Amino acid sequence: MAVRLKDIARDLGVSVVTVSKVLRNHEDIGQETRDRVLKRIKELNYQPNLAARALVTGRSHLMGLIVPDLVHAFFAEVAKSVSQLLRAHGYGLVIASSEEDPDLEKQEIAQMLARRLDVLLIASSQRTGESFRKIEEQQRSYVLVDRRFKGLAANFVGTDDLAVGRMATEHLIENGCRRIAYIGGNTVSTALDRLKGYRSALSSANLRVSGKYTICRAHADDSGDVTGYRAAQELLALSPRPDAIFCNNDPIAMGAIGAILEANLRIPEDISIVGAGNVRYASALRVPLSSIDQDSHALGTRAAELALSLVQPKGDRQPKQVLLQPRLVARESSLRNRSGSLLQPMQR
Amino acid sequence: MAVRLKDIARDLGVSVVTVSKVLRNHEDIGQETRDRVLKRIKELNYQPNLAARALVTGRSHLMGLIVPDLVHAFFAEVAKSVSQLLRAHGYGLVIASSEEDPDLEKQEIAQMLARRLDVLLIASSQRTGESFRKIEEQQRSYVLVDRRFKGLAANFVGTDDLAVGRMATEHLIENGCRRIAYIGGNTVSTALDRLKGYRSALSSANLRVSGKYTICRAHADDSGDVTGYRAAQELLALSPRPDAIFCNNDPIAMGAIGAILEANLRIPEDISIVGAGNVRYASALRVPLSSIDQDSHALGTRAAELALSLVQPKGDRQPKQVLLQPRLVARESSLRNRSGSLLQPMQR
DNA sequence: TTGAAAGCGGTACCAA
DNA sequence: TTGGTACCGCTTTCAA
Repeated sequence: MAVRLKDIARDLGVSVVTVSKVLRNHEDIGQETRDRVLKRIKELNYQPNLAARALVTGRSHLMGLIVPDLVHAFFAEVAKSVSQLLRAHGYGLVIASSEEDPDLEKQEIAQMLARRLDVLLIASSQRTGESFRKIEEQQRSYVLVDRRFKGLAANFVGTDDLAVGRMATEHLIENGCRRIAYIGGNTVSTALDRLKGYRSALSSANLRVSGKYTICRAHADDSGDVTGYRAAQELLALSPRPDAIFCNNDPIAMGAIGAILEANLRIPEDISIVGAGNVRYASALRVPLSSIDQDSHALGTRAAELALSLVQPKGDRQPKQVLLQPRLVARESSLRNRSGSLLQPMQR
Repeated sequence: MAVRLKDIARDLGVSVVTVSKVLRNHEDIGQETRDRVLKRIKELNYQPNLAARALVTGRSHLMGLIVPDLVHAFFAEVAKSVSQLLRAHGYGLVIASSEEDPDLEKQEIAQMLARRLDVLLIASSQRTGESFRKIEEQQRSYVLVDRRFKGLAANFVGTDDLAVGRMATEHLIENGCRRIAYIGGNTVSTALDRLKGYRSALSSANLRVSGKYTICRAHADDSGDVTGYRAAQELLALSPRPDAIFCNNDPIAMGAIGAILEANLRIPEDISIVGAGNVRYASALRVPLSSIDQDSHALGTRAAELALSLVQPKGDRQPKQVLLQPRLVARESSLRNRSGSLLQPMQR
């Protein structure tokens, strides 16, 4: 059926070893033999069976990526850039979505380990880093992406989330907001750190940090728009009403915007909004959304680079942490007292 | 390092064959032996090496999915539901994004074939079905998703795109539009069929089909928002100006909306818009977007089911076509003479 | 420079 | 009910 090394060897009257060596550019093959083999490989459109190669070499040339939600544009962007860089280095990528469910994520990790994927890249929804110690016990390598765990010294590529929270909050303060609320999660490191940054910015500006204004929801990423919608409704019922909301991510911000407009309030005049992630369509939303950009492309690229370094035998085994700096992209949802409604219309 | 069948067999004083059979629930193993083996498997947390199994059985239990753009929410949704169903059946999914580039797509197909993925699911960006005949020559199975090819009788799961075009156009006509333009592509079947549906609806309503109002761009999906933005600008310069635009997909519609608002025109009063795909955030856009829903979830599920049927030995080899019916979701961007601005605020 | 033999970790077949 | 043997397609080692 499919062409094998054996077939080529037989055709040419050489051994399979010779063909195998030509295939992998070994030095010790004569030019003439090499040419004959290459010619035949072309003719038959031979493609090595990577499963067989994986079995003997112990490396599948396949990596795994688990994200909480593939439809969330931020993770889709990360997945895309990881995939691109890996492919450029001859690696394929198995992608799975955990739906923000820790148990499902564990199952997927187990599957990927069984498949002998060379490295796992995981934006984890677990509460603790326990599962990852198990991976380590099996001597398998992995990279945490975007989210990490306290006390787990693992390879990690993510954003400086303290800075994210601080940056968003400071921006809102600079634009005249004083009663700034937060909507986010309370389980994953990104949400916790952003919350911390938010609080620290408030304190620095001598603004009161009020528990009433802090809404933490477990599923802050999955269907974030619904979460944001409901949470914003709660905030609107408060007195005094907040005059700004920092949302843990853009889907939450979208939901919040929906709730606010539905209550016939204006954005940003009555309530300003800042999200995070700066998804592709943030500028096209009902109210163009200010967001803290996390450079999803760089995040994916750096994560893939780190993963590739782990399969290099020379590399040292010290876990490496990469922290990217976020960047504010201000749009209409947070810019008070400015000109028109079409600031930066096509900016991403 | 990792536990192997051999290790368990040695520990228990049985043969590897016995252990292997227990693992796969063969009938012909004594209850006592079976229990001992299962116990040991648990103890050692044994996980079969799927690469080895793949080599001997010839099935990798891995499928491949190639989409034009993973960040396009429509394809992300399809990918998610494909992945979910396959995982439930013990299959992993390798995902690649072709960036709407036919050559890149060919490379990815070659890679996946070399990896011996059991079935390939492809939303193809090719101009012709040529590459797929090659896959067939290699006796490998594949499923076309969303897009198909004239004259290629292949397994296919997609939308009735003629109906998409007709439905969108008829809706615009019913809402009082008379000079309806189209922005889309001219290479893939979805765009061509929707264009055909658009024309047929115009003709049925005795409206003139004008070439001026038809803008076809090669990259109608990849960065569709930029495409839509530019194309809409061209349309706005025409005289008489169109009073509606049917956009081949939602990203294009988003770009078009940007251009229209920038020109200080109103939607839907001056120009109505309908997109297609009904992406998750369509209702949260600057102008809540009317869209033809393609039920991406069902699309992915049906495609995965079809793919699974191909690895069942019993199944007949007749290529099967599944055509899903689209559904109009009308929102503010096309509803003239109606009440407020907040119709169906959170609808998806 | 070339190739014979062994083996990666499983499964299939058939005999015991 | 159990297991010996061959083999999947490739790489590694080492001798010729």
